[in-house]
Amino acid sequence: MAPRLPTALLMQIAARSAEDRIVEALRAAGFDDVTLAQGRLMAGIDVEGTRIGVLAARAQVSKQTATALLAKLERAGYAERIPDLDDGRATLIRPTARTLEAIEHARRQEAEIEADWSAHLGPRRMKQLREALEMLREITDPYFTPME
Amino acid sequence: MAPRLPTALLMQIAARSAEDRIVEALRAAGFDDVTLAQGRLMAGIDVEGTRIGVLAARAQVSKQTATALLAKLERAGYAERIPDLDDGRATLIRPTARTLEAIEHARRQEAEIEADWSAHLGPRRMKQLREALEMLREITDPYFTPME
DNA sequence: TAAAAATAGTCCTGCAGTCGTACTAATTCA
DNA sequence: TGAATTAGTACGACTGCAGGACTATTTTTA
Repeated sequence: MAPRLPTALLMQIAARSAEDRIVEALRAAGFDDVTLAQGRLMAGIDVEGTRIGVLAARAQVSKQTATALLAKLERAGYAERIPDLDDGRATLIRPTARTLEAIEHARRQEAEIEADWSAHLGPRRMKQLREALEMLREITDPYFTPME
Repeated sequence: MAPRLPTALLMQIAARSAEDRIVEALRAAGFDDVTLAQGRLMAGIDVEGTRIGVLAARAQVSKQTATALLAKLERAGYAERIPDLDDGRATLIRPTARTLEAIEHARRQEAEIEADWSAHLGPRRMKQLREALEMLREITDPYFTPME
C-alpha cells in the first residue's frame, strides 16, 4: 500500500525538480559558472539595485553568507556593488547585463515548467494548485507582505 | 502590483517552513544533535533496515555523502550497521530506539503542520492541493514508482 | 568455471555554503 | 552630543557534498 507522503514533502519533490531543471537549462545556455546558492541570491537582485541585507533575507541566509556569495558573483561578472547614496553604511547590488540575461533564461525555463505542469494536471487543477499555494504563503512565508 | 511568484517557488516557501518547524520541534524535544541533512537521511531508514545506497537515493545525495552522514548518525546513536546476509557487499542501516522516537516526534509535528494548513485552506482546498501534488509527483519524482 | 564486468561501500581530498563572534563605519535616537 | 542601532565585512570553524581511486563481493559471460 502506498504510504501517504507528507504534503510538504510532495512540495519539496516538485520544487526540487523545477530547480534542477532551471540549473540545467542555465548550464546548457553557458551560465555554468553560477552555483545553485549563488543563483538563488542572484534571483533576488532588482534592476534598480538591491541592498545586501534584503538579498540575504529573500534567500533566507545570513548577511555573512550573502556577502560571501556576492563576492563570488561579482568576481564572475554577475553583480556590481555601488554605494547607496541614501545611506552611507549600505551597499546596493546591481545586476549586470549578464545577470539579466541569466535571469531571462531562468524565467523562460520557469514558464516551460509551469506549462508542463499545467499540461499534466489540466488547467483547472493547476489553477486550484496555485490558489492553494498562494493562500498557504500567507502563513508560511516569513517575509510575506500582502501589498507586495 | 503583486509579482506572480513561480509555482515552484511557492512550494519551496511552504516546504521550507514545514521543514523548519520539524527541526525546531525535534530540537525542543531534545533531539538537538541531528542536523538537517542527517535528519533527511534518517527519515529514509526503514524499521527492517535499509541499504546505504537506497538511503542515498532517497535523500538525493551521493553514496559518499550518505556514508559520511551515516557515520555521524551512528556515532550519535541514531543508526546501526548490520551486514546484509543476502549480499556480502552491502550494509543494512537499522534504526535504533532513539531513531524511532525521533521519527515519531517528526511525524507528530508533520501532522500538526497538515492540520494548520488544512485549517487555513479549508478541507476542500487542502484536498485539491494534495491531489494536484500527488499527480505532479508522477512527473517530478525521479524515484516515483506507482506501486510503492 | 575461470576471467571480466558490475556493484556496494569506503577513504581521501578539496571546495562551497553556512553562521557565530567580533569588528568598523555610518546613522538614528534620546 | 553621546548612546544605541544598523549595514556590512573579516575571520574562523564546521557541515555538506561529490569526484577519483580503492577493496570486497557478486554477477555476467565466454
